[in-house]
Amino acid sequence: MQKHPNLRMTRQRQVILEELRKVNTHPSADELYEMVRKRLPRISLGTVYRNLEVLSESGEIKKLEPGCSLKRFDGNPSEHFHIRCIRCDRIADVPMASDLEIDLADMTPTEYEILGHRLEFFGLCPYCSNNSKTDANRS
Amino acid sequence: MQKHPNLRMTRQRQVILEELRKVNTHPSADELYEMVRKRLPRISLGTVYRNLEVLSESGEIKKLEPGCSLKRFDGNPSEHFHIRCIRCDRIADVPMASDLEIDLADMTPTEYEILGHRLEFFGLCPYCSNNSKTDANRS
DNA sequence: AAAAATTTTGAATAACAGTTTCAATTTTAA
DNA sequence: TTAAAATTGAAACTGTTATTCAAAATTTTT
Repeated sequence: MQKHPNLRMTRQRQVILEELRKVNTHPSADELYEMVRKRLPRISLGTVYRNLEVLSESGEIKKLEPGCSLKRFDGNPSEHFHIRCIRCDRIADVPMASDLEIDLADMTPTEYEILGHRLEFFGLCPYCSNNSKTDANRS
Repeated sequence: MQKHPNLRMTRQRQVILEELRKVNTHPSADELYEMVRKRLPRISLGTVYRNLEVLSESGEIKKLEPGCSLKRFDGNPSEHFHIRCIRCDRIADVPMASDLEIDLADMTPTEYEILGHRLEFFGLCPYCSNNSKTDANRS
């Protein structure tokens, strides 16, 4: 069942994975570091970065690279889209009709060998959307 | 004709814009800095960054924020897609049938207020595609 | 056109996310 | 149980981008 049998599961790696899977908030490495620290106070930020890299390479988790802002991580590696709030950078899953896969790649005349695409939605999260109605002047 | 009438066009800003419009290689700030330096040897990198920001905010140019790697800039601000080489990070325009706009945003049930989407293709540029056939072992 | 107010510049420095190094420790294999 | 390999914590380091500030340039007001 394990895709990458040579992936050692150290305590640190295990806790990072567990904590990430607990939430659906797509935390950044730093946020995850704070979460993990409650269980492993002596863990270092470098270890978190390293393991997030390893875990996403092995397909256990997904590394999100949203336009502009810092990387975030998703414990759910199955194919789905995301939407990012342009105000607060929060990221949410977009529950999308599964048969709605885009098949644009076929019809794009380019010299490149197309391997895939990335589609990211952006907009306003409920919180920022509400606030923007009253909060006209933002910095 | 000018979208933002209070945008001053200083010599530096003008040259940055001209050099960017000369090419279709989507240079990074640093690459553009080198290009501009040939005409304005005393310009500073900070000025380049500042002006790329100003120009993209005013809509004169487009700031590309490809997954992961560093920002790049496009002198053509009109709507079109890009493809990025996963090997060398080169970015090219994707000439796409204009009527092929995706209208996924309608059908995504989310609490977010969707304002737009970003679609980026990735693959191998012709150069890297050729090389990968012989060059099996890469670092 | 001169003076005052505003913006932009160059140069240097800071901020920041992310990576790398390395000796010490832990885990796996022999 | 010993040897080999991978991982860790701590710290230093990278590279990109942002910021600071006095000086210079530009615009506006007189």
